[in-house]
Amino acid sequence: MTFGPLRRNPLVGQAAERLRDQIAAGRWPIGTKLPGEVALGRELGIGRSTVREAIRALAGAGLVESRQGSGVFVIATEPTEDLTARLRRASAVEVYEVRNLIEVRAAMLAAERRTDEDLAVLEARLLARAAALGDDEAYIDADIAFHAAIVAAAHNEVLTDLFAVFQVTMRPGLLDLLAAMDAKDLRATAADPGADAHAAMVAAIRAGDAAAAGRVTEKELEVSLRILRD
Amino acid sequence: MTFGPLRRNPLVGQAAERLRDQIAAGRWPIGTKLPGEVALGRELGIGRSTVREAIRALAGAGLVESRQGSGVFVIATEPTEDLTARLRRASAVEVYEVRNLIEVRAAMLAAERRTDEDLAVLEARLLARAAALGDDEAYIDADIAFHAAIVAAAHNEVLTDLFAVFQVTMRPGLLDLLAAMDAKDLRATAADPGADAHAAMVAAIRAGDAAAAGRVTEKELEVSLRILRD
DNA sequence: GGTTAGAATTCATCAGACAACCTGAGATGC
DNA sequence: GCATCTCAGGTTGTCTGATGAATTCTAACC
Repeated sequence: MTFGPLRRNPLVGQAAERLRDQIAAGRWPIGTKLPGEVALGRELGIGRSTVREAIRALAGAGLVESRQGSGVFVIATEPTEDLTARLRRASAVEVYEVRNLIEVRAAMLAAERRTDEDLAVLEARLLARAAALGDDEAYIDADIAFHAAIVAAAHNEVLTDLFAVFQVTMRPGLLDLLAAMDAKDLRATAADPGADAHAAMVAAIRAGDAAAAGRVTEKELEVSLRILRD
Repeated sequence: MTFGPLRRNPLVGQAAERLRDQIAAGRWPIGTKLPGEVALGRELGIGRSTVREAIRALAGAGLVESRQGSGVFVIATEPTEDLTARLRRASAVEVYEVRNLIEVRAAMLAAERRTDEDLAVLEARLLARAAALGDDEAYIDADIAFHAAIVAAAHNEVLTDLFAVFQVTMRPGLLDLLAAMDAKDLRATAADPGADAHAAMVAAIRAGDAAAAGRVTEKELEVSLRILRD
């Protein structure tokens, strides 16, 4: 591996990327020390200040840590990938499948834990969902809000937050799914798809029947997952 | 809000933190431009190079973006919190509950999708788990590996990755849980807790019986969740 | 073998200089 | 009046050099 001088703008970004790639490729494992600023400057063909700035960028990304008098040490070999990025590089089927299994279990917990306030929110969102028919974006957002209310009724904040990440990431794909259903003539012109199933979900949660809530929710979600698979 | 000169070491870190706090507090909303380097230097009582390094750190963290000739612009008001950090600030019960519901559903999928190779891995890890008895850390790691194999047999990579984050985050807590079980004398001296249940999980997956796999897994996981709640 | 002091190494900060880029205002041409 | 061009001022990008602060290493001493 050789290093030519860096001569493209901006140099700091290029140097940071070069170093990041080297770290990710294992040249400097976690715990090891980068060459000193002066040596790196020689190696990369850039000034010491530029090296320092590049190292600051890596430090800001959590990859290295500077210790005055000692050196710059690698503390991570790659930036932690956040869940949103992970979901974005996954197949839609996989994402949808995980989202669904989360909601099925959440619906069961919701049946056990729902409050009167949860029920009021669910009913309101069921109505809002029906009212949004005809406007795809509004409909998707109303649907998202409805399902979020189901998961929120499980009263587990980790679950709620996790589900929210899935929902936000999936939103563009949901619009595509709606288009796919149109293309397959799976939506009657004026019918709210899954309206009965959604009402049944709310009814099971109201009744505190976890098994029914899980069953109804699973059945409803399987419909859209099947379309996605085709 | 006033700014005294910064005179503590290291200045770059302090300046970056000061700016980060200001951004998070809404002084510069997304899309807006920070004051110029020279102005910031005056404001913070530090040199321009130090300002630049602080800004590089913020850029590395994804909060700002530099445009030569224009200025430095805020592109995010707070670092995205990764899932690990989110789990770390949640209650153990909530985390455990979500982890469990993921695994229950994963076990059901595993029963439908397991390959011969999956089964071989499961058997091997079941044995390794039993063999690790007597060494708490080794036992926990063997247990983690066993459950990871269950989820892996569902053949959904998002699920596998998601579950892995939960496992890694929960590992310290699992050691505590083991200690709690000891304190409550819930572990017979030589018995492998849950050995029968774990074997039953593998058997249900081998048999391709999703309902049984889900039931057995849920029952087993409920045991430890209950201890956590007490 | 343990301790101490000094040298060497390395990062931290500042100042200054020049280059490259962007933006906005004013002038010019059609 | 509108479109285009030019220029000045502002801003970031990069480099050099100097000094200070912190850590590590080495040699001398007890």
